[in-house]
Amino acid sequence: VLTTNTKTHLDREVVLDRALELADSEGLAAVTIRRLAQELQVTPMALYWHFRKKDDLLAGLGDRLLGQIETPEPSEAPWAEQLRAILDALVGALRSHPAVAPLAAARILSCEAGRVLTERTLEVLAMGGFSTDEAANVAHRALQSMIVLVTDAPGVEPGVAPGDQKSHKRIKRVALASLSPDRYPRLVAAADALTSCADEAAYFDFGIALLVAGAVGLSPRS
Amino acid sequence: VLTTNTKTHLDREVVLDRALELADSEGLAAVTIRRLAQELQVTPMALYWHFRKKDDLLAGLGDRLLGQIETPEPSEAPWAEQLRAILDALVGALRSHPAVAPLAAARILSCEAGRVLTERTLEVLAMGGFSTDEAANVAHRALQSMIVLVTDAPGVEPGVAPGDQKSHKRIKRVALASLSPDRYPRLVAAADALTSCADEAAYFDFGIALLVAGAVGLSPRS
DNA sequence: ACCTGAACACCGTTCAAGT
DNA sequence: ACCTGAACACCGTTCAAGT
Repeated sequence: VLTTNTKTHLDREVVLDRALELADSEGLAAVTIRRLAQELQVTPMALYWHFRKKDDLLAGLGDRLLGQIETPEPSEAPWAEQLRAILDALVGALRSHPAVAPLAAARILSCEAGRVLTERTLEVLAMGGFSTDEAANVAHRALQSMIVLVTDAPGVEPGVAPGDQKSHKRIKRVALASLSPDRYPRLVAAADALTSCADEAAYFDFGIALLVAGAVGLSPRS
Repeated sequence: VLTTNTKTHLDREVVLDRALELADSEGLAAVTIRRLAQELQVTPMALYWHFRKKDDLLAGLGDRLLGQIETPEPSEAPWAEQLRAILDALVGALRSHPAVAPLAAARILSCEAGRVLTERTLEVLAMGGFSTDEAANVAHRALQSMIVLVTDAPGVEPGVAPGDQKSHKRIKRVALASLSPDRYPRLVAAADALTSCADEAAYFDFGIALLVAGAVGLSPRS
């Protein structure tokens, strides 16, 4: 009376589960209709019953990511602090599946969770004194920045399979370090810092802090 | 005694020229080996004499963009002002071929022009009091931010062919504007601002200003 | 309702062969 | 040195047909 997972019939959620695993282990490029069908022991065309096009499937992946966000409730904290908390929540969700993070960009205004996040961001920026247009602009930049922050985080070279990550980084670092120290003194000195990352948590905190500081700097209330 | 352009023999630069035109007019996705060969009235395999893989061709496109940058010389201006000038130069170059901008990210440390730009950025940030590691971090974020700033600029939805841009935007705007004003008051109010852009120049200035303000905010000298 | 077979129009890439 | 022919292993997608 066990449900064998070889024949539990297909399902939107089952497909997305497998696609997410595939993206995590082999990168987004490995997520193809045909490969996915193979993994699910089904014919490629079967997926077209559940998704109209591949884009719909990818949109589903983006929505999955954004759906994980637990957008912080309004609080009594200063607006900049609330902004930081929102971006923290976003980055936290994106980091759970970095390979899929780029897909979130296009879905942010198209799914429930993304709209809630954006609405709260606009609200917080209004507290900072930004006009509607300015707030929209800052919010857009903020969300996009967090996505690239995760997308090309230390461990994750974009489009490169998880296995080749380390060797890729090493090659880049060596190339930098062996540049002429006369022409590129700072590049050579920063070879390590530019290609790796000592503290991962610090990397994300810094990226978030940079954006919050920018918002504070441009805020009419400062 | 005219050189007919049907039979001037192939050449790395000729291929890149045509690829750039193709990307500009039909998007980066239209740049395929086979399509490019067709445009050049040559067989697909001919391109493999001039480029080892398609990635090399794309790298060439990225280098083209970065090669256009005229990195400002060191000056007596305040460091934040010099940073702004550097980012201005970068954005200016990227905007000449926005479809190709994403390719610049991977090439920034691999081509001459990109290295000069990065070196100067690190130098300017050192003037701002940043440590080597901090400067590397800020520089990385700055350059990546400018790339996405251009990549998803008002007129250019990523991956969408130039023709479908306007209708795409309209659909998004209508979807936003017709949301429940009770649940999403600010989203509805910002529907226009989030999906279009009144002043293009202002859009880029704002994106640059946001980053410079962030750097100023995090600078030990402030 | 849910899936398959067969087919179409695409990709990037290799390798031997032509001039 | 520079290009072609033929072939391979992939893609996404459609459409009629099966159960």
